[in-house]
Amino acid sequence: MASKLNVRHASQVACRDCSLSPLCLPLALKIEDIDELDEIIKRGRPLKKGEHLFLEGDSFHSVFAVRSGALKTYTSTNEGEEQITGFYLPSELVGLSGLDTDSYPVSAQAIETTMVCEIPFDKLEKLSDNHPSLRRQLMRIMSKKIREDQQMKLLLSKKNADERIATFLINLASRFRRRGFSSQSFRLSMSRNEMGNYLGLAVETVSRVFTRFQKAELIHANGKEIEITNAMELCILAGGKLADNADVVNIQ
Amino acid sequence: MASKLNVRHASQVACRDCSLSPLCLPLALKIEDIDELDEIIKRGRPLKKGEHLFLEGDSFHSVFAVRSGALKTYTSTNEGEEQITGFYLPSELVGLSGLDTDSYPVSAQAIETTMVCEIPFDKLEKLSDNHPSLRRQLMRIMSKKIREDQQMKLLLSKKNADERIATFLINLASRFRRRGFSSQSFRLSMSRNEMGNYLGLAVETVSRVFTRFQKAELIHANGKEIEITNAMELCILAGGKLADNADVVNIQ
DNA sequence: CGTTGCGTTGAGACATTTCAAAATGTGTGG
DNA sequence: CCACACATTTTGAAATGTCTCAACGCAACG
Repeated sequence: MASKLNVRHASQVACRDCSLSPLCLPLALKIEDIDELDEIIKRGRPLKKGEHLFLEGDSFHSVFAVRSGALKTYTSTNEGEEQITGFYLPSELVGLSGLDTDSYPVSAQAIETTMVCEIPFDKLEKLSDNHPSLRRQLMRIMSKKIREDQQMKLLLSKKNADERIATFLINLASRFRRRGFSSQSFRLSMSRNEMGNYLGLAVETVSRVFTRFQKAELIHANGKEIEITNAMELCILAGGKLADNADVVNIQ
Repeated sequence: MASKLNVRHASQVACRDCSLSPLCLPLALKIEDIDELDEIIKRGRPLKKGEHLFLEGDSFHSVFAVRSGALKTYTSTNEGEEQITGFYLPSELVGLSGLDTDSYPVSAQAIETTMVCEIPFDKLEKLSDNHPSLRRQLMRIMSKKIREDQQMKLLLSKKNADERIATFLINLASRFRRRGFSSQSFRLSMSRNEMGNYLGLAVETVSRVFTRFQKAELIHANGKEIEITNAMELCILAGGKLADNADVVNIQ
Protein backbone atom coordinates (compact mmCIF):
# COMPACT_ATOMS: atom_id res chain seq x y z
CA MET A 1 0.00 0.00 0.00
CA ALA A 2 1.32 3.42 -0.91
CA SER A 3 1.69 5.95 1.87
CA LYS A 4 -1.34 8.04 2.64
CA LEU A 5 0.82 11.00 1.88
CA ASN A 6 0.94 10.02 -1.73
CA VAL A 7 -2.64 10.20 -2.79
CA ARG A 8 -3.14 13.88 -3.18
CA HIS A 9 -0.27 14.58 -5.53
CA ALA A 10 -0.19 14.07 -9.23
CA SER A 11 3.34 13.46 -10.40
CA GLN A 12 4.07 16.87 -11.93
CA VAL A 13 2.07 19.34 -9.93
CA ALA A 14 3.34 22.93 -9.87
CA CYS A 15 4.19 24.72 -6.65
CA ARG A 16 1.18 26.99 -6.98
CA ASP A 17 -1.10 23.97 -7.10
CA CYS A 18 0.76 21.89 -4.55
CA SER A 19 -1.09 21.34 -1.32
CA LEU A 20 2.19 21.50 0.52
CA SER A 21 3.01 25.06 -0.48
CA PRO A 22 1.84 26.55 2.80
CA LEU A 23 4.43 24.39 4.59
CA CYS A 24 7.19 24.46 2.01
CA LEU A 25 9.47 27.06 0.48
CA PRO A 26 6.67 28.85 -1.47
CA LEU A 27 5.42 29.97 1.91
CA ALA A 28 8.01 32.70 1.65
CA LEU A 29 6.87 34.00 -1.71
CA LYS A 30 4.01 36.08 -3.02
CA ILE A 31 1.68 34.19 -5.31
CA GLU A 32 2.99 35.98 -8.37
CA ASP A 33 6.56 35.01 -7.48
CA ILE A 34 5.95 31.34 -6.90
CA ASP A 35 6.22 30.58 -10.57
CA GLU A 36 9.80 31.82 -10.52
CA LEU A 37 10.60 29.21 -7.93
CA ASP A 38 8.65 26.70 -9.90
CA GLU A 39 10.84 27.20 -12.93
CA ILE A 40 14.05 26.23 -11.23
CA ILE A 41 12.59 23.12 -9.60
CA LYS A 42 13.35 19.76 -11.17
CA ARG A 43 10.90 16.95 -10.56
CA GLY A 44 12.29 13.53 -11.29
CA ARG A 45 10.84 10.07 -11.27
CA PRO A 46 9.80 8.63 -7.92
CA LEU A 47 12.46 6.96 -5.82
CA LYS A 48 11.75 3.42 -4.80
CA LYS A 49 12.31 2.30 -1.24
CA GLY A 50 16.03 1.95 -0.67
CA GLU A 51 17.11 4.23 -3.50
CA HIS A 52 19.46 7.06 -2.64
CA LEU A 53 18.86 10.71 -3.35
CA PHE A 54 22.50 11.47 -2.72
CA LEU A 55 25.41 9.84 -0.97
CA GLU A 56 27.68 11.18 1.72
CA GLY A 57 30.54 12.80 -0.14
CA ASP A 58 28.61 13.51 -3.34
CA SER A 59 29.23 17.04 -4.51
CA PHE A 60 26.65 19.43 -3.14
CA HIS A 61 24.47 20.97 -5.81
CA SER A 62 20.83 20.90 -4.73
CA VAL A 63 18.48 20.89 -1.81
CA PHE A 64 15.38 18.73 -2.03
CA ALA A 65 11.83 19.10 -0.81
CA VAL A 66 10.01 15.87 -0.09
CA ARG A 67 6.72 15.79 -1.98
CA SER A 68 5.41 12.40 -0.97
CA GLY A 69 6.77 9.39 0.85
CA ALA A 70 9.65 9.67 3.31
CA LEU A 71 13.43 9.89 3.43
CA LYS A 72 16.07 9.24 6.01
CA THR A 73 19.51 10.80 6.20
CA TYR A 74 22.47 9.03 7.75
CA THR A 75 26.22 9.08 8.17
CA SER A 76 28.49 6.10 8.47
CA THR A 77 30.66 5.80 11.53
CA ASN A 78 34.19 4.67 10.87
CA GLU A 79 33.26 1.20 12.07
CA GLY A 80 30.87 1.10 9.15
CA GLU A 81 27.59 1.17 11.04
CA GLU A 82 25.10 3.83 10.05
CA GLN A 83 23.81 6.61 12.25
CA ILE A 84 20.47 7.96 11.13
CA THR A 85 20.36 11.71 11.54
CA GLY A 86 16.81 12.45 10.50
CA PHE A 87 13.54 11.42 8.89
CA TYR A 88 11.92 13.70 6.34
CA LEU A 89 8.22 13.95 5.59
CA PRO A 90 6.46 15.82 2.76
CA SER A 91 7.25 19.55 2.59
CA GLU A 92 10.46 19.13 4.57
CA LEU A 93 13.79 20.22 3.09
CA VAL A 94 16.74 17.84 2.83
CA GLY A 95 20.34 18.65 2.04
CA LEU A 96 20.83 22.00 3.72
CA SER A 97 23.58 20.69 5.95
CA GLY A 98 25.86 20.40 2.92
CA LEU A 99 25.55 24.08 2.26
CA ASP A 100 28.90 25.22 3.57
CA THR A 101 30.96 22.41 2.17
CA ASP A 102 31.32 21.19 -1.35
CA SER A 103 29.85 17.81 -0.57
CA TYR A 104 26.88 16.36 1.31
CA PRO A 105 27.85 15.32 4.85
CA VAL A 106 25.14 12.64 4.97
CA SER A 107 23.47 10.19 2.65
CA ALA A 108 19.76 10.52 1.90
CA GLN A 109 17.75 7.40 1.18
CA ALA A 110 14.07 6.73 0.49
CA ILE A 111 12.45 4.58 3.17
CA GLU A 112 9.33 4.21 1.05
CA THR A 113 8.36 5.21 -2.47
CA THR A 114 9.15 8.90 -2.50
CA MET A 115 8.89 11.90 -4.79
CA VAL A 116 11.09 14.93 -4.32
CA CYS A 117 11.41 18.38 -5.82
CA GLU A 118 15.02 19.17 -6.58
CA ILE A 119 16.09 22.77 -6.17
CA PRO A 120 19.54 23.54 -7.61
CA PHE A 121 21.23 25.56 -4.96
CA ASP A 122 23.00 28.08 -7.19
CA LYS A 123 19.68 29.00 -8.74
CA LEU A 124 17.99 29.15 -5.37
CA GLU A 125 20.69 31.53 -4.18
CA LYS A 126 20.22 33.73 -7.23
CA LEU A 127 16.47 33.74 -6.75
CA SER A 128 16.82 34.59 -3.09
CA ASP A 129 19.07 37.51 -4.01
CA ASN A 130 15.91 39.24 -5.23
CA HIS A 131 13.57 37.86 -2.57
CA PRO A 132 14.57 38.72 0.97
CA SER A 133 11.60 36.78 2.27
CA LEU A 134 12.84 33.60 0.63
CA ARG A 135 16.23 34.21 2.15
CA ARG A 136 14.72 34.59 5.56
CA GLN A 137 12.63 31.50 5.08
CA LEU A 138 15.81 29.53 4.37
CA MET A 139 17.44 30.94 7.46
CA ARG A 140 14.38 30.11 9.50
CA ILE A 141 14.40 26.55 8.26
CA MET A 142 18.02 26.13 9.27
CA SER A 143 17.48 27.79 12.58
CA LYS A 144 14.55 25.49 13.24
CA LYS A 145 16.70 22.51 12.38
CA ILE A 146 19.27 23.66 14.93
CA ARG A 147 16.62 23.91 17.61
CA GLU A 148 15.28 20.49 16.76
CA ASP A 149 18.78 19.09 16.98
CA GLN A 150 19.07 20.61 20.42
CA GLN A 151 15.91 18.81 21.47
CA MET A 152 17.35 15.65 20.01
CA LYS A 153 20.59 16.03 21.93
CA LEU A 154 18.57 16.49 25.09
CA LEU A 155 16.67 13.33 24.26
CA LEU A 156 19.86 11.38 23.66
CA SER A 157 21.66 12.55 26.75
CA LYS A 158 18.90 12.73 29.33
CA LYS A 159 15.89 10.62 28.42
CA ASN A 160 15.36 6.92 29.01
CA ALA A 161 13.98 4.46 26.48
CA ASP A 162 10.31 5.07 27.32
CA GLU A 163 10.70 8.82 27.11
CA ARG A 164 12.58 8.59 23.83
CA ILE A 165 9.94 6.52 22.12
CA ALA A 166 7.14 8.65 23.53
CA THR A 167 8.88 11.79 22.29
CA PHE A 168 9.39 10.25 18.88
CA LEU A 169 5.75 9.23 18.51
CA ILE A 170 4.43 12.59 19.70
CA ASN A 171 6.75 14.37 17.33
CA LEU A 172 5.63 12.27 14.39
CA ALA A 173 1.99 12.72 15.32
CA SER A 174 2.42 16.46 15.45
CA ARG A 175 4.12 16.52 12.05
CA PHE A 176 1.35 14.43 10.53
CA ARG A 177 -1.22 16.76 11.98
CA ARG A 178 0.36 19.82 10.48
CA ARG A 179 0.14 18.08 7.11
CA GLY A 180 -3.55 17.47 7.50
CA PHE A 181 -3.44 13.85 8.56
CA SER A 182 -4.63 12.20 11.71
CA SER A 183 -2.29 12.64 14.63
CA GLN A 184 -4.07 9.80 16.33
CA SER A 185 -3.43 6.97 13.97
CA PHE A 186 -0.79 6.75 11.29
CA ARG A 187 1.69 4.47 9.63
CA LEU A 188 5.36 4.50 10.57
CA SER A 189 7.45 4.61 7.44
CA MET A 190 10.58 3.43 9.22
CA SER A 191 11.47 0.03 10.65
CA ARG A 192 12.00 -0.64 14.34
CA ASN A 193 15.66 -0.91 13.53
CA GLU A 194 15.78 2.55 11.97
CA MET A 195 13.81 3.98 14.85
CA GLY A 196 16.20 2.49 17.37
CA ASN A 197 19.20 3.65 15.42
CA TYR A 198 17.83 7.19 15.31
CA LEU A 199 16.92 7.21 18.99
CA GLY A 200 20.11 5.63 20.23
CA LEU A 201 18.43 2.37 21.32
CA ALA A 202 18.83 -1.28 20.41
CA VAL A 203 16.07 -2.74 18.24
CA GLU A 204 15.11 -5.06 21.03
CA THR A 205 14.60 -2.15 23.39
CA VAL A 206 12.32 -0.41 20.90
CA SER A 207 10.30 -3.57 20.56
CA ARG A 208 10.01 -3.99 24.31
CA VAL A 209 8.92 -0.41 24.84
CA PHE A 210 6.22 -0.80 22.19
CA THR A 211 4.93 -3.88 23.96
CA ARG A 212 5.01 -2.06 27.29
CA PHE A 213 3.17 0.97 25.87
CA GLN A 214 0.60 -1.35 24.42
CA LYS A 215 0.01 -3.07 27.75
CA ALA A 216 -0.27 0.33 29.42
CA GLU A 217 -2.84 1.22 26.75
CA LEU A 218 -0.92 4.27 25.64
CA ILE A 219 -0.85 3.10 22.06
CA HIS A 220 -2.15 0.32 19.92
CA ALA A 221 0.51 -0.96 17.56
CA ASN A 222 0.06 -3.42 14.75
CA GLY A 223 3.29 -3.69 12.84
CA LYS A 224 3.89 -0.24 11.39
CA GLU A 225 0.32 0.93 12.03
CA ILE A 226 0.14 3.01 15.17
CA GLU A 227 -2.83 4.33 17.06
CA ILE A 228 -2.27 6.67 19.96
CA THR A 229 -4.89 5.83 22.55
CA ASN A 230 -3.70 8.02 25.41
CA ALA A 231 -2.07 11.08 23.90
CA MET A 232 -2.06 13.03 27.14
CA GLU A 233 -0.12 10.40 29.04
CA LEU A 234 2.27 9.94 26.15
CA CYS A 235 2.97 13.68 26.07
CA ILE A 236 3.68 13.70 29.77
CA LEU A 237 6.07 10.82 29.28
CA ALA A 238 7.72 12.60 26.37
CA GLY A 239 8.16 15.49 28.72
CA GLY A 240 8.99 18.00 26.02
CA LYS A 241 8.01 21.59 26.04
CA LEU A 242 4.24 21.92 26.08
CA ALA A 243 4.25 24.07 22.96
CA ASP A 244 5.50 21.16 20.89
CA ASN A 245 2.84 18.79 22.12
CA ALA A 246 -0.18 21.01 22.46
CA ASP A 247 -1.64 20.32 19.06
CA VAL A 248 -1.39 16.59 19.55
CA VAL A 249 -3.22 16.58 22.83
CA ASN A 250 -5.90 19.12 22.14
CA ILE A 251 -7.09 18.36 18.68
CA GLN A 252 -7.79 14.89 17.47
CA MET B 1 44.07 33.57 36.01
CA ALA B 2 42.35 35.05 32.98
CA SER B 3 42.02 32.83 29.95
CA LYS B 4 44.92 32.81 27.56
CA LEU B 5 42.43 33.89 24.95
CA ASN B 6 42.12 37.24 26.64
CA VAL B 7 45.56 38.65 26.35
CA ARG B 8 45.62 39.83 22.80
CA HIS B 9 42.51 41.97 22.86
CA ALA B 10 42.15 45.47 24.14
CA SER B 11 38.63 46.16 25.28
CA GLN B 12 37.38 48.19 22.34
CA VAL B 13 39.24 46.90 19.33
CA ALA B 14 37.56 47.39 15.97
CA CYS B 15 36.81 44.49 13.65
CA ARG B 16 39.48 45.57 11.22
CA ASP B 17 42.08 45.37 13.98
CA CYS B 18 40.71 42.27 15.68
CA SER B 19 42.90 39.22 15.39
CA LEU B 20 39.78 37.08 15.19
CA SER B 21 38.46 38.64 12.00
CA PRO B 22 39.75 35.82 9.77
CA LEU B 23 37.60 33.41 11.78
CA CYS B 24 34.62 35.63 12.47
CA LEU B 25 31.95 37.39 10.46
CA PRO B 26 34.35 39.92 8.84
CA LEU B 27 35.74 36.97 6.96
CA ALA B 28 32.85 37.47 4.59
CA LEU B 29 33.53 41.12 3.87
CA LYS B 30 36.03 43.11 1.85
CA ILE B 31 38.32 45.24 3.94
CA GLU B 32 36.55 48.42 2.91
CA ASP B 33 33.21 46.96 4.01
CA ILE B 34 34.30 45.78 7.41
CA ASP B 35 33.78 49.19 8.91
CA GLU B 36 30.11 48.97 8.01
CA LEU B 37 29.84 45.88 10.13
CA ASP B 38 31.88 47.56 12.77
CA GLU B 39 29.41 50.38 13.10
CA ILE B 40 26.48 48.16 14.00
CA ILE B 41 28.41 46.17 16.57
CA LYS B 42 27.91 47.00 20.22
CA ARG B 43 30.69 46.14 22.61
CA GLY B 44 29.67 46.09 26.22
CA ARG B 45 31.50 45.55 29.47
CA PRO B 46 32.98 42.13 30.12
CA LEU B 47 30.70 39.48 31.57
CA LYS B 48 31.89 37.89 34.76
CA LYS B 49 31.79 34.15 35.20
CA GLY B 50 28.17 33.13 35.80
CA GLU B 51 26.61 36.21 34.22
CA HIS B 52 24.05 35.64 31.52
CA LEU B 53 24.16 37.07 28.03
CA PHE B 54 20.53 36.21 27.50
CA LEU B 55 17.98 33.86 29.03
CA GLU B 56 15.82 31.24 27.41
CA GLY B 57 12.64 33.05 26.46
CA ASP B 58 14.19 36.53 26.20
CA SER B 59 13.07 38.25 23.05
CA PHE B 60 15.49 37.63 20.22
CA HIS B 61 17.24 40.77 19.02
CA SER B 62 20.94 40.09 18.55
CA VAL B 63 23.52 37.49 17.77
CA PHE B 64 26.80 37.63 19.62
CA ALA B 65 30.39 36.89 18.70
CA VAL B 66 32.63 35.79 21.53
CA ARG B 67 35.71 37.97 21.67
CA SER B 68 37.48 36.51 24.65
CA GLY B 69 36.64 34.02 27.36
CA ALA B 70 33.98 31.36 26.89
CA LEU B 71 30.23 30.87 27.02
CA LYS B 72 27.90 27.94 27.40
CA THR B 73 24.34 27.68 26.14
CA TYR B 74 21.75 25.53 27.84
CA THR B 75 18.07 24.73 28.06
CA SER B 76 16.18 23.62 31.11
CA THR B 77 14.32 20.34 31.01
CA ASN B 78 10.91 20.43 32.54
CA GLU B 79 12.28 18.70 35.60
CA GLY B 80 14.42 21.77 36.08
CA GLU B 81 17.83 20.30 35.34
CA GLU B 82 19.92 22.02 32.72
CA GLN B 83 21.09 20.54 29.46
CA ILE B 84 24.15 22.24 28.05
CA THR B 85 23.88 22.55 24.30
CA GLY B 86 27.21 24.07 23.44
CA PHE B 87 30.42 25.81 24.45
CA TYR B 88 31.56 28.89 22.57
CA LEU B 89 35.12 30.08 22.12
CA PRO B 90 36.38 33.39 20.70
CA SER B 91 35.17 34.14 17.16
CA GLU B 92 32.22 31.78 17.49
CA LEU B 93 28.67 33.08 17.02
CA VAL B 94 25.99 32.57 19.67
CA GLY B 95 22.28 33.11 19.36
CA LEU B 96 21.56 32.04 15.81
CA SER B 97 19.18 29.31 16.92
CA GLY B 98 16.68 31.96 18.00
CA LEU B 99 16.52 33.35 14.52
CA ASP B 100 13.19 31.93 13.44
CA THR B 101 11.34 32.56 16.66
CA ASP B 102 10.83 35.74 18.58
CA SER B 103 12.73 34.47 21.61
CA TYR B 104 15.98 32.69 22.38
CA PRO B 105 15.44 28.94 22.78
CA VAL B 106 18.45 28.62 25.11
CA SER B 107 20.19 30.61 27.80
CA ALA B 108 23.76 31.80 27.29
CA GLN B 109 26.04 32.16 30.28
CA ALA B 110 29.69 33.09 30.71
CA ILE B 111 31.77 30.26 32.16
CA GLU B 112 34.72 32.58 32.63
CA THR B 113 35.25 36.31 32.22
CA THR B 114 34.05 36.94 28.72
CA MET B 115 33.78 39.76 26.21
CA VAL B 116 31.30 39.64 23.37
CA CYS B 117 30.46 41.69 20.32
CA GLU B 118 26.73 42.21 20.05
CA ILE B 119 25.29 42.36 16.56
CA PRO B 120 21.65 43.54 16.43
CA PHE B 121 20.00 41.15 14.09
CA ASP B 122 17.76 43.60 12.25
CA LYS B 123 20.82 45.65 11.34
CA LEU B 124 22.77 42.56 10.37
CA GLU B 125 19.92 41.57 8.07
CA LYS B 126 19.88 45.01 6.49
CA LEU B 127 23.63 44.93 6.02
CA SER B 128 23.49 41.50 4.51
CA ASP B 129 20.85 42.69 2.04
CA ASN B 130 23.68 44.53 0.31
CA HIS B 131 26.38 41.93 0.91
CA PRO B 132 25.61 38.54 -0.53
CA SER B 133 28.88 37.21 0.84
CA LEU B 134 27.88 38.11 4.38
CA ARG B 135 24.58 36.36 3.80
CA ARG B 136 26.35 33.26 2.63
CA GLN B 137 28.71 33.37 5.55
CA LEU B 138 25.71 33.37 7.90
CA MET B 139 24.22 30.42 6.05
CA ARG B 140 27.54 28.61 6.19
CA ILE B 141 27.81 29.16 9.91
CA MET B 142 24.37 27.70 10.47
CA SER B 143 25.00 24.83 8.16
CA LYS B 144 28.24 24.09 9.99
CA LYS B 145 26.37 24.13 13.27
CA ILE B 146 23.92 21.59 11.88
CA ARG B 147 26.76 19.31 10.87
CA GLU B 148 28.39 19.63 14.25
CA ASP B 149 25.11 18.78 15.91
CA GLN B 150 24.96 15.67 13.77
CA GLN B 151 28.37 14.64 15.02
CA MET B 152 27.16 15.33 18.53
CA LYS B 153 24.09 13.17 18.08
CA LEU B 154 26.31 10.40 16.82
CA LEU B 155 28.47 10.81 19.91
CA LEU B 156 25.48 10.70 22.21
CA SER B 157 23.85 7.71 20.63
CA LYS B 158 26.78 5.50 19.69
CA LYS B 159 29.90 6.35 21.67
CA ASN B 160 30.87 5.12 25.12
CA ALA B 161 32.29 7.29 27.88
CA ASP B 162 35.93 6.97 26.77
CA GLU B 163 35.11 7.83 23.19
CA ARG B 164 32.99 10.79 24.22
CA ILE B 165 35.69 12.37 26.34
CA ALA B 166 38.35 11.67 23.72
CA THR B 167 36.17 13.29 21.06
CA PHE B 168 35.54 16.27 23.27
CA LEU B 169 39.22 16.84 24.00
CA ILE B 170 40.25 16.43 20.38
CA ASN B 171 37.55 18.83 19.30
CA LEU B 172 38.63 21.44 21.82
CA ALA B 173 42.27 20.99 20.87
CA SER B 174 41.43 21.53 17.23
CA ARG B 175 39.44 24.68 17.99
CA PHE B 176 42.29 26.07 20.06
CA ARG B 177 44.72 25.37 17.27
CA ARG B 178 42.67 27.24 14.72
CA ARG B 179 42.79 30.23 17.05
CA GLY B 180 46.54 30.11 17.23
CA PHE B 181 46.93 28.39 20.57
CA SER B 182 48.57 25.14 21.46
CA SER B 183 46.46 22.13 20.68
CA GLN B 184 48.69 20.12 22.95
CA SER B 185 48.18 21.83 26.24
CA PHE B 186 45.35 24.11 27.23
CA ARG B 187 43.00 25.05 29.99
CA LEU B 188 39.45 23.76 30.13
CA SER B 189 37.09 26.61 30.82
CA MET B 190 34.28 24.33 31.92
CA SER B 191 33.90 22.23 35.05
CA ARG B 192 33.77 18.43 35.06
CA ASN B 193 30.11 18.78 35.83
CA GLU B 194 29.47 20.92 32.75
CA MET B 195 31.52 18.58 30.62
CA GLY B 196 29.53 15.59 31.80
CA ASN B 197 26.26 17.37 31.30
CA TYR B 198 27.22 18.29 27.75
CA LEU B 199 28.44 14.80 26.94
CA GLY B 200 25.56 12.94 28.53
CA LEU B 201 27.69 11.47 31.35
CA ALA B 202 27.64 11.64 35.13
CA VAL B 203 30.36 13.77 36.72
CA GLU B 204 31.82 10.70 38.33
CA THR B 205 32.17 9.01 34.98
CA VAL B 206 34.02 12.00 33.56
CA SER B 207 36.34 11.94 36.50
CA ARG B 208 37.00 8.22 36.16
CA VAL B 209 37.72 8.52 32.46
CA PHE B 210 40.21 11.31 33.10
CA THR B 211 41.98 9.14 35.63
CA ARG B 212 41.98 6.22 33.21
CA PHE B 213 43.33 8.38 30.37
CA GLN B 214 46.02 9.64 32.68
CA LYS B 215 47.07 6.12 33.64
CA ALA B 216 47.14 5.14 29.97
CA GLU B 217 49.33 8.20 29.39
CA LEU B 218 47.01 9.66 26.81
CA ILE B 219 46.75 12.91 28.66
CA HIS B 220 48.16 14.63 31.68
CA ALA B 221 45.46 16.41 33.62
CA ASN B 222 45.95 18.73 36.53
CA GLY B 223 42.60 20.20 37.45
CA LYS B 224 41.51 22.20 34.45
CA GLU B 225 44.96 22.19 32.87
CA ILE B 226 45.18 19.53 30.19
CA GLU B 227 48.13 18.24 28.27
CA ILE B 228 47.58 15.79 25.47
CA THR B 229 50.48 13.38 25.54
CA ASN B 230 49.31 10.88 22.96
CA ALA B 231 47.23 12.74 20.42
CA MET B 232 47.29 9.93 17.89
CA GLU B 233 45.83 7.38 20.28
CA LEU B 234 43.26 9.88 21.50
CA CYS B 235 42.14 10.57 17.93
CA ILE B 236 41.75 6.88 17.27
CA LEU B 237 39.65 6.57 20.40
CA ALA B 238 37.58 9.58 19.38
CA GLY B 239 37.01 7.79 16.13
CA GLY B 240 35.74 10.82 14.33
CA LYS B 241 36.26 11.61 10.72
CA LEU B 242 39.96 12.02 10.01
CA ALA B 243 39.44 15.48 8.54
CA ASP B 244 38.38 16.80 11.93
CA ASN B 245 41.37 15.39 13.70
CA ALA B 246 44.15 15.79 11.20
CA ASP B 247 45.40 19.12 12.41
CA VAL B 248 45.59 17.94 15.98
CA VAL B 249 47.69 14.92 15.17
CA ASN B 250 50.00 16.36 12.58
CA ILE B 251 51.03 19.72 13.88
CA GLN B 252 52.09 20.30 17.41
C1' DC C 1 39.78 27.44 60.69
C1' DG C 2 35.38 26.00 59.54
C1' DT C 3 32.77 26.40 55.27
C1' DT C 4 31.80 25.72 50.63
C1' DG C 5 32.40 24.04 46.01
C1' DC C 6 34.57 20.85 43.11
C1' DG C 7 36.88 16.60 42.00
C1' DT C 8 37.93 11.83 43.04
C1' DT C 9 37.09 7.05 44.47
C1' DG C 10 34.47 2.89 45.78
C1' DA C 11 30.50 -0.31 45.97
C1' DG C 12 26.11 -1.61 44.61
C1' DA C 13 21.95 -0.83 41.69
C1' DC C 14 19.85 -0.58 37.41
C1' DA C 15 18.62 0.24 32.60
C1' DT C 16 19.93 -1.12 28.42
C1' DT C 17 22.67 -4.09 25.49
C1' DT C 18 24.04 -8.37 23.81
C1' DC C 19 23.33 -12.92 22.49
C1' DA C 20 20.24 -16.51 21.18
C1' DA C 21 16.03 -18.37 19.52
C1' DA C 22 11.36 -18.37 18.19
C1' DA C 23 7.57 -16.01 15.74
C1' DT C 24 5.87 -13.30 12.35
C1' DG C 25 5.93 -10.83 8.07
C1' DT C 26 7.37 -10.06 3.21
C1' DG C 27 8.88 -10.94 -1.32
C1' DT C 28 9.98 -14.11 -5.16
C1' DG C 29 9.91 -17.74 -8.33
C1' DG C 30 7.75 -21.76 -9.61
C1' DC D 1 -1.50 -18.84 -5.35
C1' DC D 2 1.47 -21.48 -2.83
C1' DA D 3 6.02 -22.52 -0.95
C1' DC D 4 10.26 -21.26 0.31
C1' DA D 5 13.83 -18.05 1.66
C1' DC D 6 14.97 -14.13 3.92
C1' DA D 7 14.17 -10.07 6.72
C1' DT D 8 12.03 -8.13 10.56
C1' DT D 9 10.04 -8.29 15.04
C1' DT D 10 9.40 -10.23 19.45
C1' DT D 11 10.75 -12.47 23.68
C1' DG D 12 13.91 -14.33 27.20
C1' DA D 13 18.15 -14.56 30.01
C1' DA D 14 22.63 -13.11 30.98
C1' DA D 15 26.27 -9.56 30.59
C1' DT D 16 27.79 -4.92 31.01
C1' DG D 17 28.58 0.01 31.21
C1' DT D 18 27.10 3.79 33.45
C1' DC D 19 24.59 5.89 37.22
C1' DT D 20 23.54 6.63 41.93
C1' DC D 21 24.71 7.11 46.48
C1' DA D 22 28.03 8.02 49.88
C1' DA D 23 32.32 9.25 51.63
C1' DC D 24 36.54 11.61 51.35
C1' DG D 25 40.30 14.96 49.78
C1' DC D 26 41.60 19.27 48.38
C1' DA D 27 41.82 24.14 47.42
C1' DA D 28 39.86 28.67 47.73
C1' DC D 29 37.86 31.93 50.73
C1' DG D 30 35.74 34.73 54.09
